[in-house]
Amino acid sequence: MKKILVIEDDPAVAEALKATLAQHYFDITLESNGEKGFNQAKAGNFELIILDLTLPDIDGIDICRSLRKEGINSPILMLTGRKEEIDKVLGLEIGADDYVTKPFSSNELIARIHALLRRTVQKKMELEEYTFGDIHLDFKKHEVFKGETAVQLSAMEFKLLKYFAEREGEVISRDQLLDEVWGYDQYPTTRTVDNYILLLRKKIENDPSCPKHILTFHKAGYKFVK
Amino acid sequence: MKKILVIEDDPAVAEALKATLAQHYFDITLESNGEKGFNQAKAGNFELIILDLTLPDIDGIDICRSLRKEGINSPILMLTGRKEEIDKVLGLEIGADDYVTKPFSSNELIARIHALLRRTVQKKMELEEYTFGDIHLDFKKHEVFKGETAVQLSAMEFKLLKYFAEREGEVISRDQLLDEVWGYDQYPTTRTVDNYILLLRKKIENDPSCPKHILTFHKAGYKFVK
DNA sequence: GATCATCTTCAAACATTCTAAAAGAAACAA
DNA sequence: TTGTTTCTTTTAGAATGTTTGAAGATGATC
Repeated sequence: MKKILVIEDDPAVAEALKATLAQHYFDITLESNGEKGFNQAKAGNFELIILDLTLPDIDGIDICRSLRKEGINSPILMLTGRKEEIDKVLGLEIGADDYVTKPFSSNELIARIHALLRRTVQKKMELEEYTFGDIHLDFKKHEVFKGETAVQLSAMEFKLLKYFAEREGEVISRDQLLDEVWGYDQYPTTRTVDNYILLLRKKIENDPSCPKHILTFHKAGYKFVK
Repeated sequence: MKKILVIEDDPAVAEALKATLAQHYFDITLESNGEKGFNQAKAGNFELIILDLTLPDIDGIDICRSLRKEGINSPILMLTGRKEEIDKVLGLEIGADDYVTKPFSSNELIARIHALLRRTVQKKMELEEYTFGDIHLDFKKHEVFKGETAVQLSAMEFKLLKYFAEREGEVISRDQLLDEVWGYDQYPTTRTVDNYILLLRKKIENDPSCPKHILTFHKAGYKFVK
């Protein structure tokens, strides 16, 4: 269970956050003021910190900055009250990783939390290159080679292939692909996924009708193997 | 078939919703007032609740809050009449997961429903690997090995074996298997379970006619042992 | 030995996935 | 703006794979 620290002074919002997060199986610690929150963040080993921008004692921005100075690099999600405040959070070098503007739906919040957790997990092993069979991927240059010849992939195709490459051997469901490759605010159908698989196979497999790398698992999803 | 509860007083909207949802193979229950709706939501085990903000008797917001207090954590999609109302719905304090503003296209509605369902499915933590006898299961990779050789299991076989593995030593009745592995609203003949037991035994037992792992308990069910 | 429960087999019914083609969006240039 | 191109999504029929339920055989229990 992932540990999340919530620093929020408004009791109503705090309770709602707690309920929503608990519902999604997170382990939540709640602090109602900046000082306590800051100390908790330093002491406890949290995988994510949710930080209100406006707190009674210390400014959320200052807490954020200080935490980074202390070497705490857990992802920080900022809660901002007004849209005008976003600029402060973004533009400046505060060290926050993402923000949500109140009011927000819990769907959005949860999606962003998952996205942040995902991002920071794979930060360590962010690939630059990847080779399998006679295919070579260069993630930085956005280039794909099959043997000596360059293969043109659209942005989506590339993203999808990268996602697979990072999860070699795992069976990945269409729903998971829609959520994580397309994103929580995009709503294509699962058939769309099939079609991209088709495109990738045509471009990458020697015999697209008998794929060796992108395998179908009936009723489960797809698996990428080297 | 996913069970959805719709709480909506306007008959025209309600019927339209029912038609749209039915078209997309959802199992719909309709309630036209807040009280009935609330009770249904508590009693029935719905995978999603669509809730109109403005109802004749109780406010949709109150219903939403009360449901969360009761520990009902099915995702809730709010229907709001005016854009100004959105702020009330969001802010999270209420516990709604997403909202749609009337009038809405059926495409958008369906898309949001799917997104909500998608996200709330993959919540529970699950076993990743399991070994017994000369069998090794990898749930992430959907792989089964008997000694050195890979065994092919269909999605259903896999699900069933996983269910057994998670309940090692327990005698599990056919009814329980039908309920939990096959799902609440599917009622295949009890022979179906037998069939799957048979398939699994063939694939994982050394001598399928004299099983060592999946044992029959006459008139009671089956027990899985390591 | 009679009765009921489970095992086994198999083909029809059903569901999912594949594929190609067309419609819809978005990006770009004239 | 308008037209052109490229990318993305939807649609629908064909192909493929899985699940189901019937029916007879086998085994367990009283």
